[in-house]
Amino acid sequence: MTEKNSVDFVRQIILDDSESGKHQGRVQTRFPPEPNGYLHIGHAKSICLNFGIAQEFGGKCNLRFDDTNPEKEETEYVDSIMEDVRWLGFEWEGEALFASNYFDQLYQWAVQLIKEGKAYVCELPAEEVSQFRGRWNEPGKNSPFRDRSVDENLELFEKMRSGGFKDGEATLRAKIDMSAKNMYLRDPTLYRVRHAHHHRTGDKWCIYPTYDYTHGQSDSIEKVTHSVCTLEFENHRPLYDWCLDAIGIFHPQQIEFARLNLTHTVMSKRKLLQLVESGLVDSWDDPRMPTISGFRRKGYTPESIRSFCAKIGITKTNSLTEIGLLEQSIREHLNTIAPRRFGILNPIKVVIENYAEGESEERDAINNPQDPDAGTRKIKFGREIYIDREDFMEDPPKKFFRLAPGREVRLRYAYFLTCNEVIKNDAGEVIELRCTYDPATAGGKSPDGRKVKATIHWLNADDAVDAEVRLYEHLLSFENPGDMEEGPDWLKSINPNSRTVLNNAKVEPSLASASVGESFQFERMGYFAVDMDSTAEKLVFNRTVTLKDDWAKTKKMK
RNA sequence: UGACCCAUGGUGUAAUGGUAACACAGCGGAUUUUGAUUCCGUCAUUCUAGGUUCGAGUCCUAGUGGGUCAACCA
Repeated sequence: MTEKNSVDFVRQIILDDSESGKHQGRVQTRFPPEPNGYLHIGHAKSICLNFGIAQEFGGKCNLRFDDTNPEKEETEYVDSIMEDVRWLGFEWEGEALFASNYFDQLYQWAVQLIKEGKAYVCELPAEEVSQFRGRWNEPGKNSPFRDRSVDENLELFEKMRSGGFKDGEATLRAKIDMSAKNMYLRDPTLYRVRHAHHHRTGDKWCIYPTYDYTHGQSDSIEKVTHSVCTLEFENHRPLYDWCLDAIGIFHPQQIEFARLNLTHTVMSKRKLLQLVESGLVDSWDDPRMPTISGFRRKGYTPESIRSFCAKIGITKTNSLTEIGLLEQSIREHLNTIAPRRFGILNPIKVVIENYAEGESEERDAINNPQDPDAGTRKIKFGREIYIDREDFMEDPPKKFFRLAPGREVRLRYAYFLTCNEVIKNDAGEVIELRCTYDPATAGGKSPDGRKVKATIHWLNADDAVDAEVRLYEHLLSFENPGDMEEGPDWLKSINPNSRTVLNNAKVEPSLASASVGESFQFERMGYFAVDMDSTAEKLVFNRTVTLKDDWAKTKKMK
């Protein structure tokens, strides 16, 4: 690996600030999720950035839940988010923080703004607020409540706080400029009335601050130096700055970067929620989901996700990253650490006619060619074995090198095998192959220098263990998620083959004791991880990712 | 229709006014008891037009294309 001496633009800003002595060289960031859903791979990008910066600059990074909307937020999400951040390999300093911790302070600052004539209570209904806001090319109109006296505002704000208004009857608004080019500066809402139970503060409040009024002040309270967020908040920055300056407190710098988009993947939390609620996926951690917990369950490692995040970089350019880059990242990691095993996804029985009935032997197999320390294991070999249906063709095309009638292949670590006869059922399906082996080729070596074009994996029939194997494909049929239909019909874009369950798979006996989450390479088939549905009676594997497969490519071209 | 932001191979990024590079993908080959891994080779890039400069991917202006914004969501 070559040392990369360039840094992304966010780190460049921080580097410049450090060198110029801004904040006395102190660096502090935060990761601010709203607890209204599970974290996804896009959040991983932000987590790696924020926590990564803190590590690199000897600063700290807070985990702060942006929990200002009680109707959507739940403790379940808080718990899953903390678990996912830790699983990714990051730890925040001290307790996890909540914007709701600052509700009292935020309220006091709101009172201060009222006293200074910078905020007022508006009783316009939401619809009219919107109309009064104007359009992009035409200025808005002042609210009729804009010029209330400080005392009246104070009184009404207290009435909001104490439950004197119903939901939607009043808001506290900043008094800025109804003709500002930036819509967020046209007297934005600071507080709204919501008689709702909050997951942390319970029923203490019936007014809740908005994101724009909360985020910057929370950053300020925590003494965050660099508040990194995604591009869609770019237009909010003038308001972020206005609030801090109007109140007159420590002023962090907001910096925006482009969020992650992946091919064949939906990333919006709203859509992911719909997938869960519609039952199109089983849960937030369904291995088809682009959530951190989904990838974890599918067999991704934290290292692979961090390495992916390092590769995609940080910019302000809207981009669409190929999901293949993520898949390659997990292959790279698993290749170095995953023990090799034999697994047969779709078995065909093979009877080796010249192998003595009732006899068996053990063959040595290498556990991981990338890691000599991983050693070897024994695999039982006998007269009846299974091979994968994909490794046999009765009428093979030109470039198919595997087993076919009259053809010889190598059984990996065992013997050369020749197919003599194909047995079919009434439906014409191949159900068994009658073969012979060459005893002189023990270990798969031919003393006469004879070559075979393919080596296939196999499993001894009488002690192979049954398993369920779940194969996954892209969740979304569309490559570009932007191309799919708007509205509820977008659910039709879900790939109907996103999951295939194989009930008849066979694996090595040693796998019976594998524990949930363990990863293996089933040789020639891909990487597989033990699913949490696995029991002593029934092993369940998720395919994490296929191996790169040139044969699959040429097959497709044909 | 206004404001703000963005624009480098197919994709993602680097080049900090001085030889346009890296990764992934693709293609070809070598090695291989995994059609994997590894290795080698190869294809292909500065949106357009002006300007500043000895010199522009980089700075300026305009255009074009894309994104965001008219929630009491974040």
